[in-house]
Amino acid sequence: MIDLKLIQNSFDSTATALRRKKVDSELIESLKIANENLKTAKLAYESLQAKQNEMSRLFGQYKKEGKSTDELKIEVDANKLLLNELLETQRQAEEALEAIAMRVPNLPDAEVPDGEDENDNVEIQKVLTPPTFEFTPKEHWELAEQNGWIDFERGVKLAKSRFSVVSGIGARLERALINFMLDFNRERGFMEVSVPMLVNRRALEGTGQLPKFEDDLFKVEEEELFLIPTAEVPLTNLYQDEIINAAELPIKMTGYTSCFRKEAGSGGRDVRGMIRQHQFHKVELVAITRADQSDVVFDEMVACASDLLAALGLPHRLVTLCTGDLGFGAARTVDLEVWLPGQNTYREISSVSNTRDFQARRARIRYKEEGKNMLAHTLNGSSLAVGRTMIAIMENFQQEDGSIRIPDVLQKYL
RNA sequence: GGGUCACUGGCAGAGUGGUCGAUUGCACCGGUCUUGAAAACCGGCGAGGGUAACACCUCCCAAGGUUCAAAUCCUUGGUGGCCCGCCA
Repeated sequence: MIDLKLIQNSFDSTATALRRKKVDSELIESLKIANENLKTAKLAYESLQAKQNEMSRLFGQYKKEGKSTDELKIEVDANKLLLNELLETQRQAEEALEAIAMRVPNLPDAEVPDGEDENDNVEIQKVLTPPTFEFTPKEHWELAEQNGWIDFERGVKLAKSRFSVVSGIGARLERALINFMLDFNRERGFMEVSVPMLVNRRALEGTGQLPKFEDDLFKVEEEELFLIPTAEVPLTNLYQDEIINAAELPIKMTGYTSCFRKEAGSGGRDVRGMIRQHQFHKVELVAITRADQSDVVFDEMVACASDLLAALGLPHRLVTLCTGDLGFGAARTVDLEVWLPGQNTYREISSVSNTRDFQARRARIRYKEEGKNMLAHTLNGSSLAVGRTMIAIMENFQQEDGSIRIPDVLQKYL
């Protein structure tokens, strides 16, 4: 959630910033009004509550002194009716505010370039040179089937389209990658955490997937639980509703989970192969920091993911997302795009975001510094999507006969 | 899954309808004493919101309910202990 004080105190600049993220002024205006309504309602309710408390105290005193309470009771009863009305008004004002506020995205950082979509993203850096081939490189699905690594048909048989089965060396490579990434991240100071892959509504609200993006999530109906779309959700929400000692920050975590996404809006994109699946494996990085630490940790996370790719020998580039491509909760995002020779293009394999205090305000993640409670900053980044890393390895390290060379760093994991 | 007992400030632990947001001990912070420390003594000390600062509001696992008034009574849920059943 964005800071409502910003709406209250510096409306114009906040509205301008939000407009960069395609939020229309009307919504911002209604947010301001809803906030003011709540403040008014609260004030009215609380001062009447104070009166009620005072009368109840008197009631007890009268009883003790043996005085008659008949008159007081009439007054107190009348006040209670009014109190209930004001409470209801306040409740409605709260609901109205939340309905709007929870659907307003985060403000982009000032340095984030303006833009409409991914075409306006800005390349920062290329790492490693794409390999040249003396033959026409194949796409990963061809290589995967030829090597017997991935079985797309049987995945569909077991579940539905966009599911697949990985077996043999492919399955072992998948496991090797997960272990390699977790070890790599641990050496960079990220503590490994194993978390639930089903979470409740509150957790998803905390990180911003709900209420707005329920259509993208798989839900276990009877339990009101959801399959996680990313480990960012359980990892960040570990500290939901907590006040952390400032000295313990930054908290840097890494975790491996499966991720589940409905891919509702993706239409017919990437139907072939393993680029876009309903279930995929991912090793994630999450950090909870003090407000003044998040920029440094952000760079650490980008470096961690980029160095991991480099260690695997995978050419890639770093891209700053423009305002139009920025996610709901992100103030700033750097994507890592890996080179895919079969597709002759760079494709996203990791995404590192700083949400600043946006998630922390929703999830109530705070830290105590010199006796004051401050909202933490939260950051998340994929330390590589495992499936897409497999794809990149297949396409970059393919030989003319279709066999695939395994990167040296993975040898000891196989 | 069934039964039963419990859940109170950092910890321990009082409080069973009314000046209780909560006795007390430990821990913690300040002071006196001391060369310094410990001990002893004195004072302070739960949390969230709100305010320029007060005021004020809320919080005794959570959500409802009864009552003028709830930590205290009732209902449901959660978590933990023990017993039974089941399972990896």
